[in-house]
Amino acid sequence: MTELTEKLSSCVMQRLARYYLCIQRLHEQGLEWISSQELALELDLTSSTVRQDISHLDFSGISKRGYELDKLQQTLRSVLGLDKRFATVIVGAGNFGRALLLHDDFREKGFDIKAILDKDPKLIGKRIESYYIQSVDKLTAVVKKNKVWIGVIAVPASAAQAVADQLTAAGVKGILNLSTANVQIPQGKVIINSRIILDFIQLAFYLNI
Amino acid sequence: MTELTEKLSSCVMQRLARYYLCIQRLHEQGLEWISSQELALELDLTSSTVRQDISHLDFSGISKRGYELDKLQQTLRSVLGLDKRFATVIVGAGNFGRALLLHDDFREKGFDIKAILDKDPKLIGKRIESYYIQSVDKLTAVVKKNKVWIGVIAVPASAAQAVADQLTAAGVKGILNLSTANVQIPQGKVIINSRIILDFIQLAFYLNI
DNA sequence: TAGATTGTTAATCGATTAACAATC
DNA sequence: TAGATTGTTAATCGATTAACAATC
Repeated sequence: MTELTEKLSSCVMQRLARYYLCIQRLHEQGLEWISSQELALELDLTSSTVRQDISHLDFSGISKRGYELDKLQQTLRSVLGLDKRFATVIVGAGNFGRALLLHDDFREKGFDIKAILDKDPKLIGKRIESYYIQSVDKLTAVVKKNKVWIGVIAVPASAAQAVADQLTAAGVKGILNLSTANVQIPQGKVIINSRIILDFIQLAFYLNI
Repeated sequence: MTELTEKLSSCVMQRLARYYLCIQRLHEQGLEWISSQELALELDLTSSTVRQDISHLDFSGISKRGYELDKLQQTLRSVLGLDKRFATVIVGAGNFGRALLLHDDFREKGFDIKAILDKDPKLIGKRIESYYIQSVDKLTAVVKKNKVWIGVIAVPASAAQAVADQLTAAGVKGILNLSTANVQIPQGKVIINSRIILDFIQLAFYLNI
């Protein structure tokens, strides 16, 4: 899989993730085969792009039939790493931290949330479903004990870098940053920035007359 | 502004939004000038890209000094449409719907949440801070009464298209889709897809050995 | 003035699309 | 077989970067 990770451009990979979600849905609905054209239509792409993307995979379609959903789904699952499970910790028990914790979709996709932490003494000890909010002081211990790979930064921008430093020092391999801060991390670690406010701003731009 | 909307590529525009957030933060911290190189460093870009992007704006830097944060921030604010206010409605009072409602950042940036709706009778009437969850049957009335421009889809993927149809029929101009469904909307309307699960999947991919 | 930094042009790089032979 | 659809090559398109004259 490592060669693929190196070969696939970030553009291609992001589309593969969308193919996966789309195919999973269609497959659940009972569909068994899909052509590059149909998949393109679903996702607002060209059939050329779809074929080009899928050609990167160790998987082939069949002329006149298209792609077998079941097999393609499995291939994508494995390429994207969704056949693994990732121990995850959420730092910040604000609205977004809680929403992530409560959202079953993440667990289903393989992201096991092991703990949620906060620095606010008023929140520490509070229960959210089966979790108790823990002190951020325990971050290192929690990461080590649970072999946590992914840390989610759900704190205000001003605290984001400090949290990122703690997370990487504790040994997480990747960070999902929900804050607006641009966080620096050591070489070899992975960071993905996920900021819904940027999507709102995009909308504002396109609606601006 | 309309000419700009047409000229700016989506890539450039997304970076402008990041510049805006970054500059806002630095300006609050008291910084007054920034060079293309410094801004590039903050956001992991090249100074060339930054200068190229800023050259699209009706704004100039000064040799040897760089860009005046105050003025650049104002220019970006106006280009991105953040000097306007957008009446917004949230459909779906699940974890994410509530998180958005409670997150002050959106209101600050100009997105006025007028109502939150759900179809679950158990949720309707429930209070979240100063809001009461309303029935999704009232969607059209709420949109019309409040001159809502933006609808946020925070319902499961299976219900997303129906909600999008209702929203556009009721007259919203843009949709922010948080569901994994790929929603189709009429020409002339704007849709932005915002799916945190895709960011998680990206992380899984890069962490996959 | 000398040096730094912008704004802009041209070159490079990469991503998307078109086209078509191979295949079922 | 005829027709449809893949896989792949080459062409196009667009985005990023390099380079440098203009400017402060």
